[in-house]
Amino acid sequence: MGMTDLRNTSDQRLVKGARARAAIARHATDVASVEGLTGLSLGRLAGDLGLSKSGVATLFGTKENLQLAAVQSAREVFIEHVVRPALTEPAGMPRLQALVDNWFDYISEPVLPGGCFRVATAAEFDSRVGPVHDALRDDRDEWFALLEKEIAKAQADGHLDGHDAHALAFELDALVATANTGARMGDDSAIPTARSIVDRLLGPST
Amino acid sequence: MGMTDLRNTSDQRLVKGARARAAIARHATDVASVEGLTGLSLGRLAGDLGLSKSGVATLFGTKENLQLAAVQSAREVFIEHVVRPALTEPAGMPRLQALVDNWFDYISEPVLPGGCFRVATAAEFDSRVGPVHDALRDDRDEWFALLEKEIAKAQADGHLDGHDAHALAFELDALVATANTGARMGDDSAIPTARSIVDRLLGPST
DNA sequence: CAAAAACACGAACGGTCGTACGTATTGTTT
DNA sequence: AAACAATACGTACGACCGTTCGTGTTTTTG
Repeated sequence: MGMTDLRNTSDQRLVKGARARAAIARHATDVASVEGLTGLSLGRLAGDLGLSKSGVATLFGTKENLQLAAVQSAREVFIEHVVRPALTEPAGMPRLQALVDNWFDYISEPVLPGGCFRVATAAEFDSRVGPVHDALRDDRDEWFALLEKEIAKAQADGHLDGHDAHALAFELDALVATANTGARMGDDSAIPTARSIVDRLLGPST
Repeated sequence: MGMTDLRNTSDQRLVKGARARAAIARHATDVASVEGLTGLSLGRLAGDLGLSKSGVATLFGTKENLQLAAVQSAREVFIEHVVRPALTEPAGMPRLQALVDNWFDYISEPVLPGGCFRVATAAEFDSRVGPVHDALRDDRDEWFALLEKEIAKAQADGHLDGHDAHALAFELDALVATANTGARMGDDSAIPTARSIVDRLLGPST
């Protein structure tokens, strides 16, 4: 008896708080997609979720930690809606096409009320220094690496002749990001325009 | 005698205040390019310029008016550095090329400490409603209209075959805007990459 | 079951915010 | 010179901010 040989009990010891943290961070992504990461406030989040301000403060310690948690939560939302569904497609051209399709869906019928979290927050923090800037930069790098990897695979299969993988990834990101902002600014042609350019880029190559 | 037939004396009666307003608004664009239009504060601006908070408040009345003044000031800065120097070139392809060149210079060695004001603030206010959103949308529309006009003229002169003017304007804006954010996020390849794509788009057509 | 850690809260702190008011001071017009 | 509007300031207000402290409560650990 007493065979309490569980090693990583630390994971279970935190489940309660971790769940609360995740719920708060998830709502923080919603708010930050509209108001920005700087627009986040502990009192606002606590009020929205029926918690006390000090309770939220205890869970995250500092506002910067809350912002970092929101960035991670937004990363998970993006993976869940854009990346993961595309992993059922074979690597290379089909998966790249699925990534782009899912991404357009993601900004057309926004999961977050403010549209694409990455687009909103990158512009907000691109001129600042500190952990939040760094986390957003890492997130951007990760996304570009994934795009480039699929492009390279597609090229190894004979697609996308004459394209530089890095440049094509940059161009795809630019078009979708600007479509996101344009659409939210009231330009109904932004998403269709970007869509058609992307189709031309990925479509009848050579 | 008494031939005081000046009509618009109201313009001169306000010159003093107008000059102060312009100076404050100009500094507000610097601050907002980094901290965002929401990050502006009357006290911060007053402190930077050696004025009193209430003095600044009297000049603009409300923070929203200050934000609107910053948007207009940023528009003038952009025109001064990107548009006006390009007007010496003949309309059409040469002027379009000059606009793009000046624009790349504008983000490469930023006039405003936070880079391109339009990129930063569009993402910040794209999901909000109100006069500031509308002013930024109008500014975007004006810029797109200018780009499309020059593209159409270039096409009338036989350049840029097979391109849709609206789509090409969108693509140019997307590439430069994303280059601006990417460069500020620490990606040294962002501007050269965008530059080469733009050169390919505008260069050896057909 | 007892000990310990994590959690959640109310209250309060100093600070900054936007705004409003009253009042000199400046600049311009009549 | 007198009248007046615009400008600039000090002060104050209420609201919200992030953070900290002390204290119960809950959950997990030993």
